[in-house]
Amino acid sequence: MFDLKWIRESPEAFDEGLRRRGLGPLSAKVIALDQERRQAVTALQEMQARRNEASKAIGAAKRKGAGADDLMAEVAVLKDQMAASEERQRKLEQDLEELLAGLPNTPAADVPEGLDETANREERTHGEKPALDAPARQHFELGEALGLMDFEAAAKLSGARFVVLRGKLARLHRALAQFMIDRHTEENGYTEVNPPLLVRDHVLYGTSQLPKFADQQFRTEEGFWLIPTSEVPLTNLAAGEILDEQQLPLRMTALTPCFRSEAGSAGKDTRGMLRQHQFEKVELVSVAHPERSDAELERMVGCAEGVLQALGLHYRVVTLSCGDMGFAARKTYDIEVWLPGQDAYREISSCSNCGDFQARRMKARFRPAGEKGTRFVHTLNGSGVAVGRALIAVMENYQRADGSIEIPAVLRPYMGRMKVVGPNG
RNA sequence: GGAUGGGUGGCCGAGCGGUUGAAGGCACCGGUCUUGAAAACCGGCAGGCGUGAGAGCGUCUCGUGGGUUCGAAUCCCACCCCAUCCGCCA
Repeated sequence: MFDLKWIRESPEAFDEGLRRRGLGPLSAKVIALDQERRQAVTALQEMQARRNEASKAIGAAKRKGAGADDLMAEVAVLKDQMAASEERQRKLEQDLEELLAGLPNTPAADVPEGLDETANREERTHGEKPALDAPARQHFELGEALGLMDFEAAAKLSGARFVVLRGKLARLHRALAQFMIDRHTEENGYTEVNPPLLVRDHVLYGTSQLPKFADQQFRTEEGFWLIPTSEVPLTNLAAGEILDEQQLPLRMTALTPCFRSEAGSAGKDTRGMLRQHQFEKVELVSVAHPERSDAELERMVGCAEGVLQALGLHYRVVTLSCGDMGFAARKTYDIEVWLPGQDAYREISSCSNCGDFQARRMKARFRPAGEKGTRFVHTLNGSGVAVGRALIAVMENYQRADGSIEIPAVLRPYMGRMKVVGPNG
């Protein structure tokens, strides 16, 4: 959501932001609507002022026992006019709200120009592709051969885009999740949160999945939404709050299932468990001071990278181009892990600074020390990291010629007595 | 699912038709006092919108929307949400 004052004051910046997102200019339309709205507001307020004045006079007259028929007649006329004026104001405000709620955040200055992933900028790589002693196989080939990854069973239960993990592979998946959340709480200073997975409309609106992306979400008959990521409940913990400046930054992490309808991605990544209706993710969320959110984003990516480094996985960090970023983001780093079986880098984490875009929607503010009033916080979210995809990465990078999977050293404390993930686990 | 009670400022909490944007307390900020701190005392302290160069002025907001009234936080209706008890249940 945008600040109308800002659009009024710098329409060129607003239109430039839209242009970089691949959208046409809208400042003229917004400003015209806003101007009309302000006229309506002013007109209404003048009538209200006159009504209040007259009401006081009527009260005074009645206390004295005098009549006030003239004034009462005037108020009666004003009331009719006010009703029309209120209606007009409401309509204009609603139009404006609808227009603005459907617009994506404007990109930060250093975000690469471009409308898709081909314009993304590689920032750095870490590690190297593993030297495997046999041709690399994909995770589903490995998992199915081991008898521990079962898409047919999942289809029987739930259809496409679900998976059943069994035995040691299920354990490895759980180990990865535990390892990540322990790391973020014990070393990176995030507070673990176990949030609801079902949330209400306004919560999804706050993080901006609504109104535009309703078709990407699952909804219960009772009207709850299944969270597509724990960014949604975690960020909304700040909704409606006025925090003290010294409380910032709030750093939260959660391990939760995530649910996505994947509408519109038919035919994409259909094999394996890369793209599922349900997956687990360790999320990082920061609610930060506006002047420190850029630094907070760097720190957050570092925390996500730390997970991959500890797992000994090769990856690269890219800055998403203007058009490739999510709706609410002003800047996004993706971490793409190397998948030998796919012979490609694939997204395993996405870390975004949303600036005050979400904060405005959910009215998350703080009180700056020594200043009057309140300011909107900045919100950031990042995967730290996607558990299912981390499992894929470990499987493909740690596969051995016999089809078994070596367990990365940092995960061994989480794996009981298991040394490898082998057949009939 | 059944039955009650309730939603007021950053927080707690009074108000139950007119001068109440809202007592009181806490928190916070400034000051006095103190070697320093605490305590005590004095003062300040809601947010949004509009308007103005500015001091300011106006207006809206007591869950949301509608109604009654010259006038509503206060009365009426609808909806949303929360709490408690009972039932069911991991």
